[in-house]
Amino acid sequence: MRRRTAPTPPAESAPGTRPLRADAERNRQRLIAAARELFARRGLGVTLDDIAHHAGVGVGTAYRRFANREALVEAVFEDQAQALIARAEHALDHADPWDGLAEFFQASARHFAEDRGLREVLLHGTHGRTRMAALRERLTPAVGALLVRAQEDGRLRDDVEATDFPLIQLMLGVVTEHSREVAPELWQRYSTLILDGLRAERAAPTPLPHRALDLDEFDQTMARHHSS
Amino acid sequence: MRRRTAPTPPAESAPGTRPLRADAERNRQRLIAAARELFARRGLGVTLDDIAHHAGVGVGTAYRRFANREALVEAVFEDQAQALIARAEHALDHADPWDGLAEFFQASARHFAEDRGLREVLLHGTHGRTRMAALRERLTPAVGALLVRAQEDGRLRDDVEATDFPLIQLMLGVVTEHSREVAPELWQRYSTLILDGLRAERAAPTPLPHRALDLDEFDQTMARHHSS
DNA sequence: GACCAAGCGGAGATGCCATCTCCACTTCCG
DNA sequence: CGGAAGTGGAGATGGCATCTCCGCTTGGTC
Repeated sequence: MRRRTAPTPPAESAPGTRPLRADAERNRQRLIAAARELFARRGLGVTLDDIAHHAGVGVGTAYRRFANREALVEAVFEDQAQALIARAEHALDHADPWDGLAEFFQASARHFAEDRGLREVLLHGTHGRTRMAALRERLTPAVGALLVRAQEDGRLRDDVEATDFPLIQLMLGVVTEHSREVAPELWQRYSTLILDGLRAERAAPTPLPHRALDLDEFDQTMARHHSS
Repeated sequence: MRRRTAPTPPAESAPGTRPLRADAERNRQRLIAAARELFARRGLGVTLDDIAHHAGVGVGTAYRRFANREALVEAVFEDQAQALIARAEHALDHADPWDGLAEFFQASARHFAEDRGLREVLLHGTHGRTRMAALRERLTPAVGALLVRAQEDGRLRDDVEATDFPLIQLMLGVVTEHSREVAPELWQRYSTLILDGLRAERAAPTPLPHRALDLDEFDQTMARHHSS
């Protein structure tokens, strides 16, 4: 809905509600921007207090504007989710069915790697009974069509299905989660490996685009994190 | 160290400390058993209070016997980790290098799927500066040898390394984590897929041992969970 | 330029939950 | 049977996120 660069600050609210005062609307935008950044970096678990301070407004303002975290999540991710769906639909137009699938696969993985919040919204699904759920449900059939097309072309193994896709992305997400500081692009290594597993057949392995962690990096990776 | 079925209840403690009174030792065993069960089912995050009640003893007893969760974790998992290491070392003796690797790969995945605590101890590594870290460090070279052997035999792709193994297991772990109640063996599907990615070459795909989730199951899977 | 509704900030109330202590009581064992 | 060892569990402690409240500021309107 909202275009990132929309030149129209006001309007947009539900009919019947009067528009926000200019300064309030400005703060609202700041909150969304701050939330976008913190969600991307630290996941949906960040506190509204954090977001408020990062936006340079008081906590009260945050709670006045967004009843709960849900509302803020929707305001932040509606765009990004739509974009991903669009991307899946465009991939169907790719000349080569396998390449269309593979590119979308990698592009999704990149989105999810770069935005922890997006990953949590679409793949962890906790934040459930919202508009986000509806978006997730639009993604699955688009992916399904991509898979079928590549299977009919004979290059994707026959036994994968639409629900496999998000679960595989979920698996890649955990690599990103752990290796974030040490090798933020490590996911590429495993996504290529998995794509090789998805091919109907192949002679040589596809070269992996990222080297393996060495033992030090591995230790650092394993030593991080507890929760999420 | 401790044999599960050891007929000798006492002894074993550090030299210089007198052995525990019989009832105390009994409670200690109960605590370890309860911890083993709860760690396996709900992960290392369970509270000592929970464990104590589950063991049928008071919380005070738990804290008197184990200074912190670490100590309890070690008492519970030393065995299991040793067993996994032994398994890796035995896999080197398998007649077929690839089969030795693949069997160990699947066996590990199964261990990790069936015991969330083990998974967290060996793959999440948070619980860091303990004897567990040392065990993790014994596992890596054993796995490395398995990989090299399969590569020399020409059936494992050349570009995988020892550190890839635990990261892949970590990825499988997240599937188990999410699908636990819906399809606890779903990891088999993805572990087979990944093994197909690890092969140096192949004609047809290996049949996947577990069907994909249907849309309902998928929704349930995604709807669970938040933390840990 | 003055008025007041709208908005602001942020200290602190509230609630939650895990860790760990303490001591009056019970049990073991020599 | 006596004293040392062990027990249990209520509650103290501390951390942490959510959300409220109200005295103060600001925007915009006449």
